[in-house]
Amino acid sequence: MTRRTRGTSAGLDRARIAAAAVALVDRDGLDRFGVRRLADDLGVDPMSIYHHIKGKAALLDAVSEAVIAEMEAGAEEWPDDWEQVARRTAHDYRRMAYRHPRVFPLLATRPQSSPAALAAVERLVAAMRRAGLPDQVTADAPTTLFGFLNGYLLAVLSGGPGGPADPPAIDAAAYPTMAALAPLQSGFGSPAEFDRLLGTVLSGIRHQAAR
Amino acid sequence: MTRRTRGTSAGLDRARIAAAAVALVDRDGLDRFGVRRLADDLGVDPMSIYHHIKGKAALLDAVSEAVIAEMEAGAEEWPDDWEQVARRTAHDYRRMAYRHPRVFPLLATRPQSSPAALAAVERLVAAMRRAGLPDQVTADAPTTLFGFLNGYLLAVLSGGPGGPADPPAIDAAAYPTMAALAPLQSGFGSPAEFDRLLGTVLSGIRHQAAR
DNA sequence: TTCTCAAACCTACGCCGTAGATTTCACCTA
DNA sequence: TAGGTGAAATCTACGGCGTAGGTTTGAGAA
Repeated sequence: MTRRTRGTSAGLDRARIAAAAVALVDRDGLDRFGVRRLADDLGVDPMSIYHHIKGKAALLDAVSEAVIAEMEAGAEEWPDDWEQVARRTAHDYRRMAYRHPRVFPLLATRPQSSPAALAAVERLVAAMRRAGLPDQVTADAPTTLFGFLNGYLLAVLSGGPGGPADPPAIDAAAYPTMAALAPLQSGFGSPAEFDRLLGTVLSGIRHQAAR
Repeated sequence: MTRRTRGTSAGLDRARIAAAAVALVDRDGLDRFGVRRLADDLGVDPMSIYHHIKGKAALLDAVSEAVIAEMEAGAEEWPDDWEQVARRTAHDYRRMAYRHPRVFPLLATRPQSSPAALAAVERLVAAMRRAGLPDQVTADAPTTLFGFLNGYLLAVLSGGPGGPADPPAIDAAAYPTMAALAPLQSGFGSPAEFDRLLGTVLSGIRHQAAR
């Protein structure tokens, strides 16, 4: 792609830049992400990007916002039952994380305040309140749930883009119990494991509500 | 500090370098961390560091390892009850995270395989097995617990070194339930909140075991 | 037609990580 | 004691980075 001459439009805007940035991080990872590489992908001078987005940090904000917004595209019908809302939100979040494993650390590290993120939380707490759960339990639930989701998905995705890294062999002499349990860890990163652990967290919330 | 002439010892070794690196990240943050700045702190040529540690990535590995190792310093007496083991491990982990808030993202992002980390997990699963919990629940517990701890602490510490950022005002029209619950979020990052959420996760594990 | 201004480009600066060559000195062996 | 050896540290250099500041261009308003 050849450069435009000065003054002619390159058709840049925030959305197009963000989409290209997501694609670049997906392809090369966060370490290799940079303004110059992004400009290359866009067929544009690096400094042109600065007319739409203030700097590298704002660029990364745009990336995480774009990726969160993907979650919102889907059915608009949500169940009444808060546990179903939580499960579906969690699964949507997981799918998004697997679609963009190299973007995900960005989400887990920065506080999320985009409309899509806030809408998901509002949906969950509204359903919990409708169900008559205690206010403190309801207020804590998103922090607990997304805390778990972020930490767990970070661990599962840290092995690379394809899926989780298989854990290294365990020294059976030093860590006998871990070694004995190793066969049960075989599904690390699997949907079944995710469902199991999610169920554990949700049952914790359910039982706090019942006390 | 003046440079040594070539060949004279600067007293560098892996431990001294790691300690200086931890101090540098604590002071300036991960973004500002670099080999050249670290060398400045040590009063040493940047390339001298490479004789002891292979590169920047290995340097960051050494940082996270050093910080995890801090946790191990403490009483060697551990209770039998698995929930007490889990609570104490979690609180030790939290204290470490608050001591090094700018290092913490490193721990949550990379898989941990240092002896100190493995020892903590072995302690927990051994206690659970002794208590006769089902093997699958025991095998899942560290993943669930550290998933939550990593994600939650990441969120709480992302506001900066001192403590959590107070959340921005909520648009009451768009997110009425969140706005109504906002007063209950006031303790974000507090020990009381941590205890509450930790209790939720542990009760989830307890109830999975009872099924 | 002339003016204005946003969009894009160009140049340059000071950083960064690190490969490769070089210097120096402590210690071992004869 | 003389000479050899290897580890520790330094020096030099390269390509890449983020971005500040200045310049060019052309589209549309006046």
